[in-house]
Amino acid sequence: MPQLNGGGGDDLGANDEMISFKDEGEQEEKISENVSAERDLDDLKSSLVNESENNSSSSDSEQAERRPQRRPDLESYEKARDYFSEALRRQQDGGFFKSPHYPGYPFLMIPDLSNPYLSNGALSPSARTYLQMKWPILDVPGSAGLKDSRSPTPGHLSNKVPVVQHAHHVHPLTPLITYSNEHFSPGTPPSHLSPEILDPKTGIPRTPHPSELSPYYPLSPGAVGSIAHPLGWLMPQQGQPMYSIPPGGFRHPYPALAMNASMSSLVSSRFSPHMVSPPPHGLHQTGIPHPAIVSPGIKQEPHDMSPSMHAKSPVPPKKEEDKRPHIKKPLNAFMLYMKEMRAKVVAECTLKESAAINQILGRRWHSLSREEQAKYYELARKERQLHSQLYPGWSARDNYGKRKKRKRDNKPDSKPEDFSIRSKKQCVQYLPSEKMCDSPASSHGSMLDSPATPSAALASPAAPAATHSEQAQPLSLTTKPEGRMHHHFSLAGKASGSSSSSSSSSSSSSSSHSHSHLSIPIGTSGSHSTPILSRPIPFTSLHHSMLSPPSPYHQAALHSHHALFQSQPLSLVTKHND
DNA sequence: CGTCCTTTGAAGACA
DNA sequence: TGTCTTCAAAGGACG
Repeated sequence: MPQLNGGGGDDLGANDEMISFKDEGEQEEKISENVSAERDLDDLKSSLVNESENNSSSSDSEQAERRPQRRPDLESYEKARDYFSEALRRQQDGGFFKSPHYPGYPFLMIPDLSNPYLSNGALSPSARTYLQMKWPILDVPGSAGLKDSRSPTPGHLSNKVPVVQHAHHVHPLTPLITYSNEHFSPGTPPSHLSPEILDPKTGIPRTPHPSELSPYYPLSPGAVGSIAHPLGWLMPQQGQPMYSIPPGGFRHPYPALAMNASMSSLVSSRFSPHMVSPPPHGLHQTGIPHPAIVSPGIKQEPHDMSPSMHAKSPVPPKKEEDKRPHIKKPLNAFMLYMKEMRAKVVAECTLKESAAINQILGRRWHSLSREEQAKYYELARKERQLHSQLYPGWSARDNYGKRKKRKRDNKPDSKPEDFSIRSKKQCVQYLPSEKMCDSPASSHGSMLDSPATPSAALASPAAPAATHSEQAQPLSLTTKPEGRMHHHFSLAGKASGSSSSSSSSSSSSSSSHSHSHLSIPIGTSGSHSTPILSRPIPFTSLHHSMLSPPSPYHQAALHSHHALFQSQPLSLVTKHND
């Protein structure tokens, strides 16, 4: 089922997964997001509970009940989200978006995806034009010139698309949408979002004719900058800052959910008030508010703001007069995912703490299929490109030091004993027993799989596999050595493991952790899966890989990760196996 | 009020 | 080149 809308149920097409994971079987369908989420939550909660006090076994039941709502705004978010989801579903059923060639980007087809950076209606004509030009790309993802080297044949992609095991109502790509229009800028035609391309002049949706568009495809620079905008096809009709949000603004992450004209009409009445928000602050040179820009006045980042830090970026997006706004880093794949899914998770559980939520999200991330992750990687890549185009001179370094130093001083000097030092609580705190769940990965997983994860560690939530062993190791509780342990698995290279997060690392270092990995040398399904398979893989992951070998596309996106895998020493295998 | 927590990933800084 | 650190989001918790 190539298309997202999936054939199976309107539930989002997670069917593919269903196929993949027999364990879950059809239940999966029913299970749907809630269940998976609950599962996660259960784990989390129970763990939390247990940890702090074993008081309740009731956690399960507790979570079962959906929290009514936490905050008004949140509520609205949720509603909006649901609403949109519903609309999307309907529309999908209706066949609004008939099968994009590349299943991976079903929603991307929707023009209205807002662009995180360029927002709103302020979109200049040229920008729109640009948008149009880019669309074709979506139509022919495979070939089009995506540098990703994704498979040329859409078909093949479509076949494999496995995807979604945990049913999310929201497509993973929605994060983009997120950026979108939280508010319409005044004067901007409600162009929203229709799958069709809007005529730049008329603003009327029209279906682009390939022939007319293709010529533009390679798009020469100039339209937006010197380089074709990578996200051109994502250009929002109305934008909204993804990064900077007006303090009082409507922050719903999903407001913009991909919608087409019909959808917009549906919701417009409902949300328009919210969507109309004060003009964005950080305007790009072009006058377009950029989400990544945080104007000093707004205070989006409580921490930074010191004038000195403000972007020394050689090429301040804004005029100097504006004081250099703080330009945020582009979001990475996981961040995009988080952004999208957070609300969902939050809505499904009573947990409020972001740390806990993030843990869940982290696990879910690992449980995503490669394709799904690939989408996010791709999105992130585009974001980076876009960001670089918008802020040519910007560098991550500009933001360094803006946030006070975070934890971690764990300098190397700290000995094992030290790690306990950490002022705060241990990692376990949040995810003590996270074991069961879905992703084996999360904790140490990150070390092993993480970067590579995309390919490997995607365990299905349901999958029985790897679970038991690793669980919470008692020690892990105490420790969480901030980190280090990299060495052991440094193979990951700079890969994710690096980050101080290391929580996982600690456990792994002990090696005790054991994922039940299968070190089966399979090669089965995939012609190429080998690299991945060559190393121990969580059962579920394995399953995954077998079903869906890395596609060229995926490889491109994640190729680096693969490399990592390949390089993985066998030692790992031995490690766990015992 | 500021920072921590927590996640992954990207990128800068450093050895 | 490899390792380590920061920051990105988010929002409750904590000092």
